[in-house]
Amino acid sequence: MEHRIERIKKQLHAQSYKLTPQREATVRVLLEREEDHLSAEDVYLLVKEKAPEIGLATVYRTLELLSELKVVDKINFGDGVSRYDLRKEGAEHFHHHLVCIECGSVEEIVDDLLGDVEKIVENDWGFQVKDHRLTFHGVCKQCQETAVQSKTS
Amino acid sequence: MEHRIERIKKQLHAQSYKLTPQREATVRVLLEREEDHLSAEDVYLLVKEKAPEIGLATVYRTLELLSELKVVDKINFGDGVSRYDLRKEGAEHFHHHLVCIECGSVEEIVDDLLGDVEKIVENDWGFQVKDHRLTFHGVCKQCQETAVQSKTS
DNA sequence: TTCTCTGCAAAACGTTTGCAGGGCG
DNA sequence: CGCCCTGCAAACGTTTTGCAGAGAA
Repeated sequence: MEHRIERIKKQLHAQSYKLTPQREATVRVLLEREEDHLSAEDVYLLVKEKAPEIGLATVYRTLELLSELKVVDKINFGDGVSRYDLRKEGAEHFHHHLVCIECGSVEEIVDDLLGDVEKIVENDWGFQVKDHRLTFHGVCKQCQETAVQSKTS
Repeated sequence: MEHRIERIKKQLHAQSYKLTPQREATVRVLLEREEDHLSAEDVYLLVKEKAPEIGLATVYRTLELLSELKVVDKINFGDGVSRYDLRKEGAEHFHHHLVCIECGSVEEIVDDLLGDVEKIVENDWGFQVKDHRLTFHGVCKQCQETAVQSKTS
């Protein structure tokens, strides 16, 4: 945890940005809730618990900054809010998401499933891939089981 | 073109919706600019050229309706606007996008590249896939060539 | 000092909604 | 009549911005 903060601090310094207390508090929230795909508002409320004087605009500016530095990925599941996802440490590939249309849960896939697909895109379309976004919408394991149970009961 | 309008008309009727003049004008714009990934505002301005009395809200309501009927796909490239993409006639699989980070152009991939990946997700995660969104961000062929030219000149 | 960063409030943006009226069965 | 649909304007929720001040180098 601490060394990840250190690492981000260095990334900021490398571009002459500072890790201010507000920025650090924001980063800590993202680290603590790494699995949660928080919206800016979510982050704001959590940061406010530790540092009540922080402003929403600062959170937005921090998330924007972290996004530019590729410390976080800004993702969008189509519900009108941007969500912010810490990049896995040292991960070269981006992670994908399984969004359940029943319960709204979001699962992460860390495996890189797109190696072959990227090669096809580069070879057949001459498109140089820098980043990708892949989201599956469907029914998660739990909801499938729940559906079966309610049928048999 | 006309038979595609007919088809959509039938889809609407099947759910007891009407193809009003405003809806038809909207659909025509989508058909004419099929390659263009228009935002609601874009559609509105284009429809207004033919039917100046139309309101923006009607365009939104129509796009929403067409989206529910799966006539169009609502997509989001992360720039804060929803875009609307006519579904290819008879296409069972959804299409993917190549977004150029240099010039902003959007290319479509109609091939279904994700068959194998979906199987992995279903088998390994027990997740029942209903839909997917795949977007690559990178540099398109033209921009790569332009970059090479400006280096050699 | 100079420069970055912050908090607040206001503004901007895309989108949705309430409502009164229109059109058609 | 009843019902669906429309246009307008207002409202909404998210995100951005202007600005004056705080704080560090």
